[in-house]
Amino acid sequence: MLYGIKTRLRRVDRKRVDKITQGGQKIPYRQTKKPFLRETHPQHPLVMSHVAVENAHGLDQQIAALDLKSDGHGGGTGRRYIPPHLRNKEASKNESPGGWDVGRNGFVNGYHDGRDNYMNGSNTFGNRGPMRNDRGGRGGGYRGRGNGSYVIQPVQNAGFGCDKDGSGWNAPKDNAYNSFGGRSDRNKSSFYNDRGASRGRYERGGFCGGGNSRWVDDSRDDEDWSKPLTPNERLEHELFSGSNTGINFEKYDDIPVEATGHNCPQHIESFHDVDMGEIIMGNITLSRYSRPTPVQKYAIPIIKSKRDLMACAQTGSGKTAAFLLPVLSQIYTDGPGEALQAAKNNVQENGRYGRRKQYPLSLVLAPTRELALQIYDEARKFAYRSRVRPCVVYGGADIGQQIRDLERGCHLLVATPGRLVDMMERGKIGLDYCNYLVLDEADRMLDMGFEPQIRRIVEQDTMPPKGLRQTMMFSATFPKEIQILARDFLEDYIFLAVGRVGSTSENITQKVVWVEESDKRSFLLDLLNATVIPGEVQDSNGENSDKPGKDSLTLVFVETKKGADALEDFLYREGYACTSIHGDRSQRDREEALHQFRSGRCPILVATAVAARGLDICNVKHVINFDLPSDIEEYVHRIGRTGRVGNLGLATSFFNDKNGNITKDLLDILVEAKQEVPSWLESLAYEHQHKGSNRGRSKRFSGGFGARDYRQTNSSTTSGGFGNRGSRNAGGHGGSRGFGGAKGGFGNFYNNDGYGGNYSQVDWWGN
DNA sequence: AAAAAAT
Repeated sequence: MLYGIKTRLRRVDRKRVDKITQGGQKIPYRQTKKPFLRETHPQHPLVMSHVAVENAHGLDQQIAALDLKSDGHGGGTGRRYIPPHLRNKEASKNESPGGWDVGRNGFVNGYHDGRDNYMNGSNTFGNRGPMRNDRGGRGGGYRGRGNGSYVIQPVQNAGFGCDKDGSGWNAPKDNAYNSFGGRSDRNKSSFYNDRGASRGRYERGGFCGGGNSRWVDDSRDDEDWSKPLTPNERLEHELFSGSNTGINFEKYDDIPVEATGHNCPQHIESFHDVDMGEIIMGNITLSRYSRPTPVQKYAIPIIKSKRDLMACAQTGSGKTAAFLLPVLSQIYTDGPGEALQAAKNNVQENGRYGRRKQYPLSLVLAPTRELALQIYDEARKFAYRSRVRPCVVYGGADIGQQIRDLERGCHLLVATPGRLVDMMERGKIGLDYCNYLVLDEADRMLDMGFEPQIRRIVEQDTMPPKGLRQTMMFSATFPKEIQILARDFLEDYIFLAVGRVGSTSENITQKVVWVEESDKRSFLLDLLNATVIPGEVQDSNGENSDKPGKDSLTLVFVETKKGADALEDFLYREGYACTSIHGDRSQRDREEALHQFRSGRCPILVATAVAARGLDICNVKHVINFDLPSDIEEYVHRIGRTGRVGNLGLATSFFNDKNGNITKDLLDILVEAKQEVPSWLESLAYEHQHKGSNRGRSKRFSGGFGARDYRQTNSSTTSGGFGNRGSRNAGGHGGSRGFGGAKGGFGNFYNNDGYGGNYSQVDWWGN
């Protein structure tokens, strides 16, 4: 009852916010009554002039000091880092799930037999063992052919919706893009109208492959997928007119990257250094990507040369394009291969309206729905003018609509694990021909308990085994669980460590302030108002702005969903244009909120952990930890929402009694990133560290300590350069601050706890 | 203790 009223109230509020902001009218900001911030925290960057700009050179210095001993190439001859999992290759081989490579066929076929109800008896492509020994290549044509139980015939217009123009790929120029063939032209007009509108994505629920050529039934198998299709101006505008971040990548040329593994391909310096084909190059140009980011320089040639990849890099480093570009390029080069036949066969067996199952050539798994959407949006860009049709499936949205979208054709699928499993069990997706598998934010997916679903998708279904498919894993950290997953999913892979870009490096100014719970709201208002100190925030015209706008977004993190609602209400009542995102809001509301925030209509977003990782929102100038998280990894990810590639950012965290559990880790982070450390924090950390003897008597932290007490078994410091590895977090995940001090650029990858204790005696760099 | 994700 109460809840209902509250919800309704919030909905009304939001409407009013929309009204206020959409009219472009001035937002009534609360005036500060007392100069709380200025008086209590004269050192806060918002109070001092020239926000964070002094820091601009710090990063360069840090990078310059890295001394990677790199000869410029991944396989450098200098001191080489050998990741633990690569040192014990024999062991890992023995432990991999029993004889995949030999046992696979029988297993798969057996599996098929048992599931004919939704495999539709089409168990004829089951015998896939030897057929992809040059995985990613054309694989010697259509191996299912001649294999028995189906006969290939040209199938005309068999349910692919090309009623008017059966020829499909060769549709007349003016028809090639503005519809998916004749029928959709007639029936889907409202669909397209929605897409064109600024809020279209929320109404369409994120579907539709962006007008890429549809999966048309075509009797000729030798269509050349590498040739671009006819341009479509409207679609082009829709895809590419969006926010170009104007990121200055040049500044990041020196971000350290370390590649290890057998025969590591040389990295590139320009997109032109590797042949990705006409379509990709055209779309790179349209996307206004001038130069590859560090992770792209290394990942693109590695993926292009068909190697498996384990990359430790954060979102915001250009990671998404780093795998999308080479994967799509490879698909364009190789064409659909057997999958085309499989789909045709499927159609044939199920009749004209039975396009039940799609066989994507490539699968990207992501932890959150928003991230999946974000990757999908990128994929649409790079699939422009190609025959590849990207799709996205995730929970919280109408599954029927997603199924219908899949049935229009799906070559590249972006998915959250739960919904994908659902789709597979409904027989809508077959991974039999999925030659490219990408796990994005793998650490996060494991944190969220997706491992069973992931293994279900990768190991217990019909996906080609490792070695045949190409697998790429991306993760911000490299804890034990990820190492095991890499061992199980990857074959002879290249390990890529990309220096931190936007997390704890010096382009983010981190401030920790002591704020009691009761003062938090008041303090927050002061912070928000401080953002509009004349001369500090400029709008896009270079003029001083009197309100945060789209160039100056503020992201406020709270710990609970309830807290997010409450704080949003409060801010609204104080006259701020704000919105919120958390897991209890509907998917539609979440996307809407994100859009309002991104566009600057609501320049303040109150969020829970759902928004902490992966989301790439440019122009987040300020991250405020209204509630600090209890896990330091979470902290790192949160503040990483600001200071995205090439930009400077500010992170302010409210600290009080309740945050005792993060004291030491927070201190380490601040020191590592060469941030100013409040003296009280140092004292607290010291106190915490020596708390072992008087555990339980420390009243001061009675609310915060306890569960994490095991952490403080570690007393190492960062002074050695490899600080904190090993002994900390015995048994837990997170807190993986390896590579502390001296190697500043490589934080955050390793959590050595309990994984082959022998490693701890070995220098991380193999010495 | 909380959050995320399939219904």
